[in-house]
Amino acid sequence: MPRESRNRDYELADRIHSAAIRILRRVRAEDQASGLSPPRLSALSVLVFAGPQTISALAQIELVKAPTMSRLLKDMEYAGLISRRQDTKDERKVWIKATKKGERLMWRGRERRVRALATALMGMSKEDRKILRQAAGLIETIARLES
Amino acid sequence: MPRESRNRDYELADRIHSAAIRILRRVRAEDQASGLSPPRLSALSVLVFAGPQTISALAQIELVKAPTMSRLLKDMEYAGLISRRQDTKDERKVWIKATKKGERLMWRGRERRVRALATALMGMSKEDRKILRQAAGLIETIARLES
DNA sequence: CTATTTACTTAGCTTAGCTAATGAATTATT
DNA sequence: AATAATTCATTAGCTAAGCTAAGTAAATAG
Repeated sequence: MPRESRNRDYELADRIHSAAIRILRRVRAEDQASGLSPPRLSALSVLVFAGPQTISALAQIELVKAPTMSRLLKDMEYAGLISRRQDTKDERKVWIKATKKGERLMWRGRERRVRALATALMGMSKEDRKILRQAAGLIETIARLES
Repeated sequence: MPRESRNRDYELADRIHSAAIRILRRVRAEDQASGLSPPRLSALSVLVFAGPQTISALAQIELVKAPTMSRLLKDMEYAGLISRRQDTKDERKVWIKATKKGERLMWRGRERRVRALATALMGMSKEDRKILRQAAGLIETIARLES
């Protein structure tokens, strides 16, 4: 790949990186109210949409280490958002499931969390939204790639 | 706005939110080495590209509160990345400037930090990159909107 | 049957966000 | 001119979320 294009890729990567930082800072303001931080919302969403997961599987999906997920789930269990059940065959494994309360909170938090973004989106043209939709899809792909 | 479109906006906002979470988790892995965390890199970039700033101005640009920026800068000063100078007219104000070392580290960190992303981008089509470039621009706009 | 691997947890550290409160300087009001 | 209000930066103290290293218990391999 020619040097020029490579530089443009670094610049683009940097802009995407900055955009990600800004979005999360923007959304954080909405967080205080709901008691559902971005990592919690994200984990809950996986549990709701993809069904129960073991802890290490969930950690992998969420791109964090097992101890990080373990503690997150401990707090979420205490808050009544998730429940755990040991695997009957392999007693090391623990299956995590969103509770009804967790599911409800996920839906509400989801909306509250992204309201500011959604409001901004409403002022956008159809074309711009299409671009963002496509970009989100591309990023979902990128984020999953191996190091 | 019709109910349907509103729902799609929430869904899009949610996907953008998730994408942002994933990008930062992805990039975090590269951080250990360089000693420049995302907030530090981001602040340094502003100082390099937009020139010296007062602390509160920088906090505003970075979408964090003043004490958060204050501490960040204290650490960065200790690390020799920035220097401070009081305003001669208004002695409450402190102007922050990137040092040579800070500037150098910014460039290196910038590259190291986004290398994983940039590598992923290299595998993408011209069209996909265009979409991401446009999306980054749109997000820069969104993130700056008032609450 | 022992050794290794796997799943999860605990302990302890770091960074980065926040609010509340304080000190010092400036600006506004009377 | 004196006082009140505001602004800029910091300190103190809290929380959340990331990490590594080390430990326990269960399962698997040799």
